[in-house]
Amino acid sequence: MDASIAITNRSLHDQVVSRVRDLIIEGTLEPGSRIDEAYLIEELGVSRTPFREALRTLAAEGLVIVRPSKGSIVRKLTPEDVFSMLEVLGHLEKLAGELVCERASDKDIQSLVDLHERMMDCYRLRDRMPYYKLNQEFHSRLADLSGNGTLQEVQSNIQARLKRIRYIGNQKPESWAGAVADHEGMVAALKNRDGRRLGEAMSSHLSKTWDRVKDSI
Amino acid sequence: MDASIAITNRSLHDQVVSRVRDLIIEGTLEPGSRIDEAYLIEELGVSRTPFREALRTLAAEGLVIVRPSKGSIVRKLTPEDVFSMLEVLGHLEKLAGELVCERASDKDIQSLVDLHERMMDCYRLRDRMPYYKLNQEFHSRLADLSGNGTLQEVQSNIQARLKRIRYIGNQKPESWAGAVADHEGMVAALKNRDGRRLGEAMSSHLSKTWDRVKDSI
DNA sequence: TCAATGTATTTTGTATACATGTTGAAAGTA
DNA sequence: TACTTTCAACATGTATACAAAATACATTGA
Repeated sequence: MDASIAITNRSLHDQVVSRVRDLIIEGTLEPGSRIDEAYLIEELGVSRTPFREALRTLAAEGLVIVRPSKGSIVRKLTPEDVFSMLEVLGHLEKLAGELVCERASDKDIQSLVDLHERMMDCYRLRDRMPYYKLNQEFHSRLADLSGNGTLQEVQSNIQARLKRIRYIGNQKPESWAGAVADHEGMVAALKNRDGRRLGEAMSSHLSKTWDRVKDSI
Repeated sequence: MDASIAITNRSLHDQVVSRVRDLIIEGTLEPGSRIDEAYLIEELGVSRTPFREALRTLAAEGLVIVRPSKGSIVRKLTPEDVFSMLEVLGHLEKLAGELVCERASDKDIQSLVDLHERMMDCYRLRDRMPYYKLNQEFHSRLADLSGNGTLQEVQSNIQARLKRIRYIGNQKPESWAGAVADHEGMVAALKNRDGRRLGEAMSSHLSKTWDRVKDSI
């Protein structure tokens, strides 16, 4: 009984980081464009110090590029960048799938299945945004439940970088249907704790994601 | 013909980042200890602004933990941290090995073999430090030659975090001999471009590294 | 003596001022 | 006209000043 009353005194740094990260992901700050420091600090109502520290954090996360004396820009992903991220993500989530089947509790696995059911509800209603969010959460939780902190951290970083592109790239109905089919396979393997099969399903899901996404970069 | 005479006008930020990173890796700044801002900026001869920005970068890299209003500390790795890093690294380098066998040029593969030969020279002379450095370079270059930029980036980050521990943990002669044997196997597979075998060799090398290292955490 | 509370000191967070570098437009030259 | 060169406006990098929070310390009362 502590978190409920706790006062959230997040530092300006943290607030700026997550705010700017969102601006990048939702596309308000366009890939490749310069980040207008003066404008944004005015807009956010903070001074340059926490803002610039936030930029350093975002640069280390790979969302922003700081060019010394020439200002910062929103990192623009090349097709090669995206392919390499999906390739790595595929292998990491494959590993995550195997580990979850070995290590996770029945309750945890059930929570993944529940998430999946909710995704399917959204799919039936063609409710894109909540589906998308649940999907992100599914993949994140799978990484969390692997019990491997580093895996979780790297997965979450790469997923954040890809967020925008994956959202854009899943607009065609047949792409969506394909992704849903992949997930059905994943959950079936998960229910049987079939690590090998889940791993393969994750891996192939990610490589199909490349096909679904590559034209919209 | 530019790099040779080019004046290294690296920003203070970059210089501070790499300087402090080295201090952490070589152990001058001890894991778990507080980072004395006032002392270090005095020592480095910079002001707080670039120093604090550098801390944010290092925090995002996972070497430092910034506790709001309570100062920063050098991240201390738990055995779980190290295990999870080696587990991920094992899978990533397995992938790197497979990709190198598919994608790298003969010349690039030869450069890896050459590195290996130089390592063996150092081993015969029991010259620990240069061996260690060549070893790091071998693994880094393998990741580079995979042609996957994300893989390379993540590998280098995890390798940096583990540097200190791996250096300490390889002091027993039998550990060293074991690592050398692993490398012999890796290079043999590499010469034949046997991706599967190289992948397995990388993977098992990393899991043996855990055995060699776990007692010194 | 010990705990509790208030106060001083130190450390950290944020804002602002100053220094340096970059960019681009105007003026000059071929 | 095309091409430099110069210079001013502006953006970025760094230092310092001020504010707020945390910690250490001392004082008081049981």
